[in-house]
Amino acid sequence: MAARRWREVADDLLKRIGDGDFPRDKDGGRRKLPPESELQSHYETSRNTIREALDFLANRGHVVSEQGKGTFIVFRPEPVHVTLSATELGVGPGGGEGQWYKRDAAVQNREPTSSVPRVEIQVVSEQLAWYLQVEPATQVVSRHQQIYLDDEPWSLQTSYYPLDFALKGGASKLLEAHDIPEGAVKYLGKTLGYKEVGYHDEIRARAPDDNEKRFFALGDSAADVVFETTRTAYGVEGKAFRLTVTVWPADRNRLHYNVGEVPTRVMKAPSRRSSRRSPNGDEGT
Amino acid sequence: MAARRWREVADDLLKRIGDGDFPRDKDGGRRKLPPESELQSHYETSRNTIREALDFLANRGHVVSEQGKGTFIVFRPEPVHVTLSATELGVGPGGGEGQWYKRDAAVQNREPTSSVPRVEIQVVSEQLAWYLQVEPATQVVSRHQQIYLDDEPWSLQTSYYPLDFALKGGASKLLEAHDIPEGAVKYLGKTLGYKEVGYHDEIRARAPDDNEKRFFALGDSAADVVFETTRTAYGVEGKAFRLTVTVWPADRNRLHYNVGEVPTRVMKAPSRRSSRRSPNGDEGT
DNA sequence: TGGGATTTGTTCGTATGTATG
DNA sequence: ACATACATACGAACAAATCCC
Repeated sequence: MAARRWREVADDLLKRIGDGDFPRDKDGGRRKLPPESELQSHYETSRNTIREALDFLANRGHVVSEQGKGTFIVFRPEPVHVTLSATELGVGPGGGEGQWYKRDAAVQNREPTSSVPRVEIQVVSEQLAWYLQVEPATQVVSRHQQIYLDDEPWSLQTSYYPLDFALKGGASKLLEAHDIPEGAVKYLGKTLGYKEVGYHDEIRARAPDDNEKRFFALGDSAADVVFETTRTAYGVEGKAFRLTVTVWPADRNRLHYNVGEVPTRVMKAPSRRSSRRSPNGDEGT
Repeated sequence: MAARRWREVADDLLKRIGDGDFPRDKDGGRRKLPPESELQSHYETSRNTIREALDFLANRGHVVSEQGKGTFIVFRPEPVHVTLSATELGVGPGGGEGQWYKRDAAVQNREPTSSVPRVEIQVVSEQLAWYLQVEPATQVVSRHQQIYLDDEPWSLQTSYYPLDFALKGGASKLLEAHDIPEGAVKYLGKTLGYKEVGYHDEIRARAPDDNEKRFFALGDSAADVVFETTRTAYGVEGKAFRLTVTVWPADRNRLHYNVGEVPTRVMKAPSRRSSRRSPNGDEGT
């Protein structure tokens, strides 16, 4: 034995998935694999071997099994292209020219909506303190929102402001659990005289935590990855006045930055369909 | 039965990993878990249940099992912070000030080296053609390199140039399997008169393919993720003249962008140690 | 509404293969 | 050649969620 029979089964199933075998569950439902018992007889192997093949495909993000229901083929939507450098600051010809961007992130032909902010007072972590240029034990206002794109979960966003902005500075709206209609940056400019002259972004990619899994409907597969972007906004004299952490599922998002002069067609509609091919083929051993 | 015994075992093992139980294999080697047979008697369960717990930890990227050797705790190195906006173009106070940046990516206190380029003539994919502004069937020069940081595998990089640059334009060095000492962009400026006035970056995060797994020593776990950045360089009149695809493991890299005026201390040494805490805790159901 | 059938999840037992030292 | 240790494979039983009549 021991000739990796489970891998043969998995590879064959993957081929059949690609070929479009396996019909939809009900009308319009997800595509569904035959039950394990049927696969067992089809491949003439034990149920455990079938399950190893299915586990493998599940870890790769191709299928998902649900107790009592069956094993389903995972549908991955077309990615959304998000431009993170399209703010008013953007130098170059594209800066400030039209309505096709929002403040922090620009998408095309989609409608972002957001939940009511959940406002909390927190003590900053070490990392946030460093970015915000405050003492390690300082209190900050955190404003957390769930962002939807065309009513689908799209990102989780938390902004942090020094608590003094609201208490001593007069920017009391920061403590209210409402959207700030004119935008928080503009509001801080009005009340505190802050003017954003630059920002710094840090980008991570990692596996989602349990909250993120729930909100984005992600699983444990290697394809279930999130971006975590941390943006620090700076005013004159290098004063940090806002920090925003945003989490977005990597399978349905691509991030974009434009620096200097970039053709407007690229700025406005970055990237075509992603023709899947490995860019770095090192065939040699 | 069926009370998720394997999960209890996995959670306990994870706690013990965090507590620093489990000694090193040999002196200075990796930390090693006891063999499955020992865990089996320790937890008073079957070997299969132990294996399910270990499979779970392996999928999460905490351990790796090797046939004939044992099961080892995975060591994740401190991440490297890479600044992708620190080129000569970079406006703001940090632009062009010192030696702390290289052309496309800046890192601190580390020594990047690269392999001899592997040069190929290829027909562009649909996506590359769109970015490079060439016809779908055009031939391009691809120059592929493996980049090391302090002699550790760090990134895989492939640059594409229209073949005409080398054939009709006189930039024949593009076809030679040597490094271009002065840098490809400067070389194209000298020979073809190209001047980079801007660039566009697209960022993906995904599971590594087999080549990338081999080069970076990655596995199948959900923690084994790579960034794929696609940079298109533009000259005057929006002419694209280079496209570079770079792949880097996400567990040991953080990407950074600076836009506008950013304090130099942030530009030079972005981010402190990543105090692990979820930024978006939605404790509610 | 209920209850049986379906289907995946969990756990155990056992045997053998394969890589390492 | 032998012991150790993980990998693969088969068989079996029961649990838990869902489906369907």
